[in-house]
Amino acid sequence: MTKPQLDRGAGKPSRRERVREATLAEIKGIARRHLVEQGAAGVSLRAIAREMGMTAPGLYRYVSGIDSLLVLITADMFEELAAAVAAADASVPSEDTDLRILTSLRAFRSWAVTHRAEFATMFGPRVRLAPGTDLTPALEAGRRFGATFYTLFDRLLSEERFPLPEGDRITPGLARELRAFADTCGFSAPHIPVEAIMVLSTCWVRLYGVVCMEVFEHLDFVMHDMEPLFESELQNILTGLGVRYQTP
Amino acid sequence: MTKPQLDRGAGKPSRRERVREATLAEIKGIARRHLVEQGAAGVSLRAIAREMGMTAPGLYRYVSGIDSLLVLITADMFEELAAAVAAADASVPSEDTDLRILTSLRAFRSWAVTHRAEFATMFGPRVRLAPGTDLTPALEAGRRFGATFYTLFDRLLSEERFPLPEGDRITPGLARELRAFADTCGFSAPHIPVEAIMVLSTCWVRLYGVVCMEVFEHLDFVMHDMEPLFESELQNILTGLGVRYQTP
DNA sequence: CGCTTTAGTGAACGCCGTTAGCAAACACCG
DNA sequence: CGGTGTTTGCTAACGGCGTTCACTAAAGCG
Repeated sequence: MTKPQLDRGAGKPSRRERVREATLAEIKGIARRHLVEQGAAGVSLRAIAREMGMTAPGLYRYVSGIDSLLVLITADMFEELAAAVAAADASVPSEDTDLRILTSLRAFRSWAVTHRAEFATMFGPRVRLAPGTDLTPALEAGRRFGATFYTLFDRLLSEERFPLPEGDRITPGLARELRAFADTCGFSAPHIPVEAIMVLSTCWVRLYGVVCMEVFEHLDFVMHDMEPLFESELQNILTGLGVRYQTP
Repeated sequence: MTKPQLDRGAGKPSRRERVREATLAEIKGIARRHLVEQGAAGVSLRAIAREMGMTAPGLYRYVSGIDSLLVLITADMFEELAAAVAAADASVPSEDTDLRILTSLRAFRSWAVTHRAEFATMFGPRVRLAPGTDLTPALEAGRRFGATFYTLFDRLLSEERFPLPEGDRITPGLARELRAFADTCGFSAPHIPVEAIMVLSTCWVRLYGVVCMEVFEHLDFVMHDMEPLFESELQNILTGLGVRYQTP
């Protein structure tokens, strides 16, 4: 009687679509757990299928291959990271721009060090994927993640917290690249000068550097706790942006 | 008559040792080429053996497994990178500290972008190696590579080019980590204050950040030529060190 | 009910790392 | 020279992997 009619296109998902979605979610969930427990090399379709009580070829109904599965979960992880940062941002009074920035950046590092395998997949070299793999879903999600920071930075900018560097330090080539960067990221409102994009890029590169160094464990045989170095670098970065730093 | 006697221990390598060494070099050479041509995932004992006209188990006489082979070539690559930087350094007048630093850092980036697969293996997350793999050879070589920069920095330090940051910005925790860092790296001559080590770390992190970002191609869908950004960051870093920057 | 679309299976192919047992080549010694 | 122990490389085999193909069974739908 109340069985679903064919209300495709705009209506609710059919039963089939729901169970299909659930199965896909299960696949991604197990893949994600394997990623965490055994690293990227430990994610395999056969192992996932085995754990689900299926056979590997069955997974091809849901995913077009191991590479595309990895891209899918990478996209999920970007969403998750963005949500974690946004949650931290929302946990402090919205007027306190300084604290919001500080909290967001700390949340970024914090997520990274508690999700090392994920971070390596998202921000490390693409070592597992065959060249030519379609990265669209991950790139899309990455772009959305970036937007989290653009809005914070935009606010900082409109509050005129820091002096922009002199334009003559920006070579024409750099200016062109920065423009391209801003355009593609949807961060090129007309009021944003190229000098500001330059500052943003520099900050991002520095943040990326500390966090990568920590997560990839390239100093861990020599420095056992990287948090102090991160905090110090964070202080440097924020001070340059005219943002008030306070110890955690 | 002139056949080699048993002058083991201190004398020249025996014939056996020489051919053995040559075979190992061939193995590493092919592995390296596969790494460059197909990425880390494309390095396999079977493929190497096939190309050498051998079978895979035969390689186990030379290498204790794929992981240890990867560690070996990683060590080689560190040596090579160190040599490339040293060569660039030696190509400019030794009195001109400013130019030596500038040249060395550019050489680092230059090697990285022309050896992307190698750089990813050396400086990226250890995604291919089973946890627990013995990394000693690579770590050793990495340490020697680091020394290249310490000496340059040490010179800069003794010339008192830049003011050290105030000590009160260095928390006790950070100071402890920095000391550990310097000790393990053999960069802890008594005249080096902890503030200097801090500056060195910061610079290294920033350099690492730009280069990783470029090599891992995390902005390449948005910024097609990263050199201007690198040069800009380089200028920032060097200016902070009191080193004269000049465009390439 | 019958037809179509979908989900999942089993077998197969060709890769991979790694182990064990065995035969040839080699280096050395008397 | 012959004998002996070591080094080298092979074959065979095990288990794991991604992926394709042909096929069955179920679900959805009119």
